[in-house]
Amino acid sequence: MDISNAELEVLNVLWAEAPLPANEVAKRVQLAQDWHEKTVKTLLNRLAGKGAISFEKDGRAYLYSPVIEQANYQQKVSQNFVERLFAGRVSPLVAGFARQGKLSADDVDELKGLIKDWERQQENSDE
Amino acid sequence: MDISNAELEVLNVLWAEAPLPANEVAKRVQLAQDWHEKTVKTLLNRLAGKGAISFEKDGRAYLYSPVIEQANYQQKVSQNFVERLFAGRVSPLVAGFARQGKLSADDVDELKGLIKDWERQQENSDE
DNA sequence: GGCAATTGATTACAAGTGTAATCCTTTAAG
DNA sequence: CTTAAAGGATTACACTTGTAATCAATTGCC
Repeated sequence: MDISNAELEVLNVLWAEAPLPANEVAKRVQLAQDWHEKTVKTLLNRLAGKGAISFEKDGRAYLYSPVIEQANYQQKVSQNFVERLFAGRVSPLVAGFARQGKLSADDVDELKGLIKDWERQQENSDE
Repeated sequence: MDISNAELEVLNVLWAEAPLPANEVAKRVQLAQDWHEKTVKTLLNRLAGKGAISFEKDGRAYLYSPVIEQANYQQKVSQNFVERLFAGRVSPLVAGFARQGKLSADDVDELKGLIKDWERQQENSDE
């Protein structure tokens, strides 16, 4: 059930756009990674074997699509990650980003919004 | 240079307390993982081989200590993680935690503090 | 219609990982 | 002393991963 780093690179492409034939996936992957087309096909195969993506015939070729949802997957994996590295608390992770100047204005806006929502929710469960 | 999941479990123990002899490390690891002592020793060995921890003789046994710093390691790995899963932006990760109700009051406080600092810093670079 | 190019399927192969077991040496107990 | 326990070193072994190459079937081109 685990998706490896290399596989994730391929899955990211399909989350951005699907369905796609193998050669198109390869092209998009190759914008970021210097991988042989054969390598990309192997990864597509492994992802299919893991049930992470599916394919339908389109003439001779296949069209690939993600099966698992991006938000779901991100959710599960990042919770696991934060568990293992930060004992489950997300704010120290964010603190690291802040310290390194890796917070954009957009990030900060979004965080403010999240906090506002969170506080509203607290109030409500109070009453 | 990569530290595997199992190895990290061991390293986490040493980050919490060091130096420790192998059997103490094993005991602490075993609070969370049902691993044989031999397994823990293998992992200590591999970590030492990778230069992530060091040991000094204490009589017949060794005392293990971390070499790499926790904050540093967390930093590097989480940046990489966020890069791969969230295209480098940390706020969507936090949003996931919020949606799942995984934000504690402490987390929110800390986030507020981080934002305040960030904004102060923006002002300053403005003037 | 035969040959090259394309595409999926199968095979490859070393390094890393999880999970120990075995071996060898030292030491503590009886 | 002898023997067992304890500890580190070495070995094990199947599975995953990165990174393709080869094989086999199909098809478009000359």
